[in-house]
Amino acid sequence: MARILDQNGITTAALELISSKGYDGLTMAALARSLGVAPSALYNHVASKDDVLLLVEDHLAAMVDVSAFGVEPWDVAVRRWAWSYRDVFSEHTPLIPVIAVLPVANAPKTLAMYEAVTAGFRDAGFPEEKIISAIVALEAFVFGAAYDVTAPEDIFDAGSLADQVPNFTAAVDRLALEQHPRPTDVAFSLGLEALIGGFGALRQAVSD
Amino acid sequence: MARILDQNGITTAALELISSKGYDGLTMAALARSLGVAPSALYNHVASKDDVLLLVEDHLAAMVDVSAFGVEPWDVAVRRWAWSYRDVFSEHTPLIPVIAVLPVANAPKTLAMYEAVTAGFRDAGFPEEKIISAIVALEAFVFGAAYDVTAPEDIFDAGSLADQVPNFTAAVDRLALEQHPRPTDVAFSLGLEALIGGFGALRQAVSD
DNA sequence: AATATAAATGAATGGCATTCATTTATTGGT
DNA sequence: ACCAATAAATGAATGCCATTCATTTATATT
Repeated sequence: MARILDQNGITTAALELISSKGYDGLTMAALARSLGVAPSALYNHVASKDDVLLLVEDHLAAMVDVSAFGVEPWDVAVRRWAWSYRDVFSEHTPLIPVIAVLPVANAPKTLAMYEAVTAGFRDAGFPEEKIISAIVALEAFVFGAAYDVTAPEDIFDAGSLADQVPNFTAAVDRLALEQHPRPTDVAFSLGLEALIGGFGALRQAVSD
Repeated sequence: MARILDQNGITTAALELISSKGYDGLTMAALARSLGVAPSALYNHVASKDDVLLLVEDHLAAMVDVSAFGVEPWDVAVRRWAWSYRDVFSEHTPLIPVIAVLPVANAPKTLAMYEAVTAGFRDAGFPEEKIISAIVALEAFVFGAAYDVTAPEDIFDAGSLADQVPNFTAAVDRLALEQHPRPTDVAFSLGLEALIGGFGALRQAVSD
């Protein structure tokens, strides 16, 4: 039959479908329909639906901003990377369970991201035996924070139970008084700056 | 008909099913079978499968250790809470997407956990307007780290792409040399201590 | 005892990812 | 230019899933 499909086209179609219908709308049938093809045809190019999610994930990894590593100071680079990483995946939280278990060998662009970040840490005088651990910790925070972005605004409204949790309710009300544009951004900034501060102290002096 | 079911029994049966067959084995049909009941009978007591997951989540929240708050020093209490929180949910990562979007009003035990933590922060001299943000940040880290626990050991093996990512490969090899029992624990400790250090500096002096 | 209510049943529905035998188009070799 | 081999697409079928609903049955209330 005619060569209609390839992994690139599948990835693009999946991203379009996700952005128009969300992850609930991403079914193998819908994906096939958007490509003008029978669902079973997809299986000549991907092994499973998880495989499609992996393609999408790797595409997104290439959109994460690592450009500051090796250019800007270490803390600035980490900050830019982490915010960008969170922003990209906060629109794609259903991928997070997939990424977390995904061997990097199957995701070349994701691997390229790790390479850039690792090099940035090393060149900034970060002790080599701690680099991966630091990246894993930052990534854990980023993934958790990506979920937080999707939480409803009133997630902390205790409702009828409010009087049973006075300290919590008071703290929630106190935060609301601050009237920040996005509480989720305040929490992310608070945590990220603590991590950058703590990890920054591990670096050796470097001449640059 | 005979009063066989209630939410407590459903929760217990769900937990048993999860521990024996995993989350893939937790289907409404399997749950009903383990209770000696037709699947449709469940819907007299829960609105949906997500409702079952919510019951499970709230049960687990009660297992998280908050006992150190108000007893031990703040940093010790946070450390105990965070490790325990991660350990409990690392066995239940499929719940994380549910929790992240879950209004606390529907989960009384989860709310009780937040109350204990909030009181602990307040009594330790933590500025009230930052308490919720700090908890949210710690929770994000905990959830992300819970996923990391489930990752395969060789997740960072770049395979045939290794020579294209030399810095990354070197850092991965360097970490492996350390021969820690669990790399995931090293990363969690590194991140958690940075967060505790950073947040601890926000506290006001308190007489106790 | 009669009635109302709550709970369990079993059959049916629609959606889902995936498989497979079959057909069709392209490619590479002679 | 033909033929064989291969890659790709088809459509029907499978099995699993959560959920719904009319019906039946047991308990609770008056």
